[in-house]
Amino acid sequence: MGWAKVAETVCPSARTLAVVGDRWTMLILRELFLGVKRFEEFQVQTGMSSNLLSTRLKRLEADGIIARRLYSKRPARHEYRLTEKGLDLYPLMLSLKAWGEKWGGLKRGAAPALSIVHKTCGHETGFQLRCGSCDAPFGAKDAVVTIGPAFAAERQKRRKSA
Amino acid sequence: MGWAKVAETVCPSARTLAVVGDRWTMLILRELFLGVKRFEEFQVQTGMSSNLLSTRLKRLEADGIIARRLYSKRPARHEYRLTEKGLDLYPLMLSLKAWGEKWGGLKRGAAPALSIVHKTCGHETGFQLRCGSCDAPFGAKDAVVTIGPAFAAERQKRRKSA
DNA sequence: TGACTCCCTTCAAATTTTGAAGTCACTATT
DNA sequence: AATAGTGACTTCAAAATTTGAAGGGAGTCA
Repeated sequence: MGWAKVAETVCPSARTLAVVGDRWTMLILRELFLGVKRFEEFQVQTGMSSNLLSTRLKRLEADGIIARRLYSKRPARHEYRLTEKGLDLYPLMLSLKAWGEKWGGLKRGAAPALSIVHKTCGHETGFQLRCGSCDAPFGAKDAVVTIGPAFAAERQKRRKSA
Repeated sequence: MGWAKVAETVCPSARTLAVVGDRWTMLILRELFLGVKRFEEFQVQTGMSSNLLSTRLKRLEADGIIARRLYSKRPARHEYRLTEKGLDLYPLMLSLKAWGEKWGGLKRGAAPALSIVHKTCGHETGFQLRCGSCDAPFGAKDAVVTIGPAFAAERQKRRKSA
């Protein structure tokens, strides 16, 4: 069975992907971060079919990323909002945005589709990746990745049983 | 046609998703960032079928995210490596990792699957999101999103034609 | 010569997605 | 009181994609 298997890894990135790594789910998340809360609006803005939206929302809820909240009793109407777990996907969303702005082939100099203003300082903010230790901005080339023992064992096993 | 349509938006996040937002592609990217360069190894470590891997690699190459390089002339053998455009997906990968570590349901206190050491300072580094303007760390709740005119128009149109 | 490796391709079967249509429980309008 | 409308779905067949197994070709190694 496709993705259940992938979720069993110790690799945290793969585990994240197993939960939110599908395009529709990510588009729903974008909408959530834009403040959309209702079924109809998700459907219109993502262009996905309603049955898929329905199952995706259920999955997100089951995974604790969104919560349904009754906003009207009669008729019963729900809205969907991000939980804390969901809100923590913010850096992921910002990095999608940042890459898309740089490499997505949009017209240079066009007004940005989205602007993000930092409440505290009042300025438009971008996204900066900093070393948690020395504070310097860094990129892929400035770091070395090491695979830990558990993950290494898992990889070795895959290699053997192939 | 599914995703071609999504790629036409002015939303940079959706454009990113249209290029790399599928689970297999993301898993391939993980492998690339781990230093894997060969077809076989991608296949073994991701568990995907070879025909899919083949088409995904072609797509990534066509999109300029990876480049093939001949590493042996006879027999002709290629390796795949990230281009600059591909390397720029690093923050995205790190945010997948960070979220997975926090919310992926891995055992607390277990040795991390991956460790990332900053070459310059020699310390293990995490991931910090900082305001590009005032330098303070921030999260979803510390910022306000505003939809720009082009994107707003696009959204309005979708609402109408639904 | 025969076994093996790497990098794929082909193809049918299984699964998922799309797209359209329908449902249900109400509210608002005429 | 009948008609239309809204929000949130569900159902279902047709289309597209993915899986899984098998095969192939170009060369190396024993």
